[in-house]
Amino acid sequence: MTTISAGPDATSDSPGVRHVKRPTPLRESVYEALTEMIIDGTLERGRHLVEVELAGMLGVSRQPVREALQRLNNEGWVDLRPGFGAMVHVPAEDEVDQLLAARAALESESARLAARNPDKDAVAKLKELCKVGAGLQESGDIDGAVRTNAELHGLITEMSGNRFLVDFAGQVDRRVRWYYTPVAPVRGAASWREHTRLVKAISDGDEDKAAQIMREHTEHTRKAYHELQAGAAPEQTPVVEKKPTRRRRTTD
Amino acid sequence: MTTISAGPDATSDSPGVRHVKRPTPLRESVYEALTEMIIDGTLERGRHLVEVELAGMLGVSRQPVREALQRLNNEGWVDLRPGFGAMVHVPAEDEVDQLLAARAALESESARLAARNPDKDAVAKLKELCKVGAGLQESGDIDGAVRTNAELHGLITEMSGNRFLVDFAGQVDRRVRWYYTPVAPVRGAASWREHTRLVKAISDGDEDKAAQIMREHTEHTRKAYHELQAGAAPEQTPVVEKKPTRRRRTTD
DNA sequence: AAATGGCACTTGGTAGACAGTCTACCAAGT
DNA sequence: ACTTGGTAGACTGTCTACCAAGTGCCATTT
Repeated sequence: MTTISAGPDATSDSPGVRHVKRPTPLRESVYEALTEMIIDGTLERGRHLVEVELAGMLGVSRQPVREALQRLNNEGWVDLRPGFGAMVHVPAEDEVDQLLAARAALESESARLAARNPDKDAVAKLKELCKVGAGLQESGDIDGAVRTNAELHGLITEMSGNRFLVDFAGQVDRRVRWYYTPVAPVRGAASWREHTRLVKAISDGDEDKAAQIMREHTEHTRKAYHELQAGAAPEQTPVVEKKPTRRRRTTD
Repeated sequence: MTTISAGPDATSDSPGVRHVKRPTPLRESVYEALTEMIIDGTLERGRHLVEVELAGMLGVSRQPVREALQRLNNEGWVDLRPGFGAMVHVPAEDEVDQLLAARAALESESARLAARNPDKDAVAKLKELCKVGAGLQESGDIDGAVRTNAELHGLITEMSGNRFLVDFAGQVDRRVRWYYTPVAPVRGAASWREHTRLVKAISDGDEDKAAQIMREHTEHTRKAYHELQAGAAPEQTPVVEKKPTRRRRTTD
């Protein structure tokens, strides 16, 4: 949930203890709501986010919104300009590359560690996810396939048993998901074949192979993104053009 | 500075433009102050941090303190318990391992990318840092050596040209520095020899070698930490034992 | 057409208030 | 001796109101 800390819900205390749901702080809900709105495009890239506006929109006061915005800023979803406000982040062209490079490092290491300790149940779940994902892909449910993809990658990082890899890879994955969804349709089928090979390597405990497949997998994703980009957007698409619709001064 | 975003101070605009220093937001200063106090031990592990107390201590109001605390929570320096407050994080025993495993992945990838594009000036700076660091180590200035070590690692990640690696590795490094400082004395000399070899590999543009040396380097650090730990604390050292010293019921 | 001045808007920070919750403690009951 | 119930204090989470300072835009002036 948080970035690094040992999330209180991630801790598996002695089996049998079930913490009752603690009332989620508003800032958390606001944070979730905003990321969701950014990912699904309700809040377009470059859009000017005004605290009171969001507060009204979500039915809370400025405070939780501020706190959520700062977290969003820290994680790169929005850019905070002092004295002006927050803008939904507009990705630079080289950003996806860097994101995927980081992901390659994080997740290939995760895959290696997962293969080093291939828990039976987890591997079964992986196989299940592969099957489901390929099915969704084939049936054209792109959104579902992307979500399943995220779930699979998430599970693999968790199998690494490394809290930090989980957190970092989680952040990166969510960002990738934001940029990547339009690419998924073309990339899909091959991607799921690779997943299947990857799961096999993990299940066999073949560290090097698992790490390498994951690395290549990410690399293929990167290539697919670029090909699509080159083909689809030869003309500059100006994403940012949301003039804040200033009110006239005189009339009202 | 922040976690992922393109830090506004990291941007090197067209040469010649010199942004006047903008008054740093208070929350930033508070954040810095608190991490410093945590690292140097002024705020002991497990200590309960009270907002108004810190606010008074730093001469600001609650709000900036809250914002700083939330960031500290996101980055794992403190644990925030809803309705109760923040406690300075108490590291689990396996945490250093996980931290160093993550660091191995992040920095060995960084070293690889740095070697792929070994900027002349940066390499010169690296060599300089190696010399300085070894000197400090020899002269017994541990604090300085640790700082120089951080600087060297930081520069290498920056040479990767990958904003995300820089951010993540930066976070991890700061955390490592927190746990690691007591280990530095014993580890020092060998560490700086490895640095020298690493810099040579980068300067030669030998990707694989650079990545591997960095990985082994981190692994050695991990081993050193464990040896020290095993030697210095054979008896369980309960860091958190603030049993509330239950008062006897009868006598007083 | 470009510089200038002014204005509206937004954030950053402060202060105070209040409900909900967490902890500790105490007392009575079993 | 152990559990239960109750009480009190402390602290957070959230809201409201407010002010100073900074930012960007517009209209006017040059």
